[in-house]
Order: sequence, then C-alpha cells, then structure tokens
Amino acid sequence: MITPDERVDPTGPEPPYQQIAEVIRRRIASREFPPNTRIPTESDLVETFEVARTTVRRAVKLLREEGLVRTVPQRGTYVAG
Amino acid sequence: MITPDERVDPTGPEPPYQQIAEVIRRRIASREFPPNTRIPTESDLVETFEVARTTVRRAVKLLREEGLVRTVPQRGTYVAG
DNA sequence: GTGTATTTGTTCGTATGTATC
DNA sequence: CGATACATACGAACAAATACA
Repeated sequence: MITPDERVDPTGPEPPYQQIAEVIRRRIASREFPPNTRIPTESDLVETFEVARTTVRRAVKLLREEGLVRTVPQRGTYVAG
Repeated sequence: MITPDERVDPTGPEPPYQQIAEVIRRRIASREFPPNTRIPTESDLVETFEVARTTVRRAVKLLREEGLVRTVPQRGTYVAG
C-alpha cells in the first residue's frame, strides 16, 4: 500500500519520477517487492501515483540502470534476483 | 453504416477515441445498436475507424465507465439492457 | 473430440505534440 | 533553452477463453 508520505509531491525538491523511483526502491529494500517477483505494471503505477505513463517509465528506467530491476517486453518488470 | 460525417478527424478538437465513443453513443441512442445486442468487435471498429486497437479499446472503456455497455471477455461488448 | 479462428485482456515499446518550469 | 510532465496514438506480442467447423 502506498502511504501518504510516499505520494508524489509535484512541488517537492525532487521531480516526481525520482520520488517514484525512491518509493519503489524502498519496496524492494523492504522485500515488499521480493526478488524475482514482478512489480506493478506501468498502468498500475500510473494510477497509484497519478502521473503520466512517461513519468512512470522514467522512474523504472532509473531502477533498471541501477540494476535493481529488469524489464521483459510484454511481460513486466521484475525485481533483480 | 458509418457515414462520412462520423469519421474520425485526427486534427479535430476532440481526440479520436472520444469521437469514436460519441459515434457509438449515437448508435446506441438511435437504437441502431439495440439494448442487449453486441456492438462490433474491436477488430471491426479498428477497420471502420482506421485507428489502432488501443484507441478503440479506449473508446469502449469510456462507454463502459458510462454504463452504456458491458464487455464480456471472449464474447464481445453488449449494449446495456 | 480436435483443431482453428475469434475476441477480449494484458503489457511494454515507441512516437508525437503540447505545456510548464 | 533544456528537463520534465501530460495526453494521445500506433504497434507488437502473447495469454486466455470461447466459438465454430
């Protein structure tokens, strides 16, 4: 569940896509998103954070570049094992 | 039949998916698509309006949210009774 | 009963145009 | 101007269930 303090603040110091990446990072660190499981779809994240899909994709791209997740086309994005 | 004035105008003020929803809405209102009958398949609508399936689905989703139609997986989309 | 076609569901990839800061 | 964000659209691939020959 996304708690209030994890919602995106468009007026905050960090851009939304970084805030979203940070939320997902914590989910992974806390094992709420365990290794090798799929994280929510882009559509889900769009609804959860109420942002555009491009913003969600940017956040996920960040995590991918950090090696925290891997994305499989037409399948989803998975937490690194 | 889709008359010329009901074709989608990509340059119009309203996006294609809204225009398509409006066309179907009129078909329902005029009883050309009577209650409890199936509306054309997504593939049919794709050919008729010459748009992508995602666009058709978006239009139908709108109608579904309005309660005008209900979609049955693997069956089709039906006009609300 | 079997295999194929149909039809909607899901999900990511990509591109374009507009707006805002 | 560049980075960010939003809305829209097209495409592709595959899943799953139903319909049909």
